[in-house]
Amino acid sequence: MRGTEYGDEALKQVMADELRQRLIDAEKEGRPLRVYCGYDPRTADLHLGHTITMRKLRQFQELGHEVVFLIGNYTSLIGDPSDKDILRPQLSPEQVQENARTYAEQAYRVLDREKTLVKFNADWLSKLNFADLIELASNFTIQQFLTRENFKLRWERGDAIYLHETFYSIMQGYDAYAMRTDVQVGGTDQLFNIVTAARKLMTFMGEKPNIAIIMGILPGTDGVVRMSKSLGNHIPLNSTAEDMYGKVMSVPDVAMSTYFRLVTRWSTQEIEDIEQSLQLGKLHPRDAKMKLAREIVEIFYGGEDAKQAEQAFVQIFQHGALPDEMEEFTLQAGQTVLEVMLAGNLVTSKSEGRRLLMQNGVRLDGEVLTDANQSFPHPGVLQVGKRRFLKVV
RNA sequence: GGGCGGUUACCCAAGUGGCCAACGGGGACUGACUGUAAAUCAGUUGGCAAAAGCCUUCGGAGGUUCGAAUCCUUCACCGCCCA
Repeated sequence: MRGTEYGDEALKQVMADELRQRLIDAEKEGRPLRVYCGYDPRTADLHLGHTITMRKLRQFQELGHEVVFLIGNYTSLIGDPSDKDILRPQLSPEQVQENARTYAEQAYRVLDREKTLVKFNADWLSKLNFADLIELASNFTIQQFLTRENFKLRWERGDAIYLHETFYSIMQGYDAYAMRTDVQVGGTDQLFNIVTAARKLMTFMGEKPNIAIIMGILPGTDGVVRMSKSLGNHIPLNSTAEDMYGKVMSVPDVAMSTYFRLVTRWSTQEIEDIEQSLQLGKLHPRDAKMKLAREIVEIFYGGEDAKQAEQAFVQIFQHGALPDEMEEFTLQAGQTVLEVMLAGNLVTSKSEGRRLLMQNGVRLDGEVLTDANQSFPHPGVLQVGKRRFLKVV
């Protein structure tokens, strides 16, 4: 139950108890638990926040249970209203297929490819007819939806709540029923969908309700708001080991322990040890974070790359040295400083370049440059800000 | 179907004929301080230009005016209320 977040101790207890009982029952029946989490194929590039549920699925895999990676290609016709307040445009089937493919590919950095069952919920949802929907929907009241925080807020603000958005929960519940799952994993934003919708619907359909494993939300690099690409505080998976390492290091200390719990492979005991050392002052917060960064990078890039990323980080940021690898730029005769910055993609416009020069944000071999129009002094390493480098030859 | 209101830069949001490239906040970026942490302080945040200045931008299109984000027409999208 590590890293779970029910917002209600009683609920957590009930779920823990149910899970224990279900394990016993499954054991008797000689079968593994069927565990699933659904993913929206709308996004193609994943970030660290997306991997929390995968990490949990992976734990189940390692304990020998059956894991279903569900692609919500049918539910994505609606778009989960759980954390959005605007409708999203519909995707073509081709886009969905492509996204699903890249999604799963990235997910296999956490999940065991061999032991993962990939399913698409259009397989069963597209076969339901109106009569089915009426029957399913009759289990729910408008009031239930209106007490959900996100709908409630929109209601109070006078924003639109579309009727079909309520179908999302019903569809998700039907997924759980269609697959006869024992356990469903999701973020806290899925609490309603999993606990209220799915469990109720499964019971109605004569199945045992699935057990909800509700995971906490990972804050982004700002340490406060949930990680999201559109907020610009995400740590993408498809990046480089160095970039990932650096981004983890830039996460504020206060968010560290959440990261420990949600996105590392460490045991609860290991985490407690680290936190205790931190508290006693035996471990410098920076070193704890370096350990964290290394662990996270290792998960996605392997031990060797993680080690190198760490070394690069120490070199560049702790010793102020230069990165081993830099883009190279061949100086043309007569180019000014500003022209080189633009041509070398260090800035997106001349105005931006001028501003940086004015702010003392540009260095050549450690020496601050301020004159935009001077011809480029000499080959060397051009640095803009803290992390943009260009080797000018 | 009827009445009313909205659409502004990355986001929120002010601006209701010239002083508007557009207040303020958030975010982002740069510098100082650091542990590429937080907090704090200072600055920047459409493009071109050394600068004066010029150009493009306020949902789309057209118009009125010396001059429009601001007025008019029309189209699109959205919200509220009544039915």
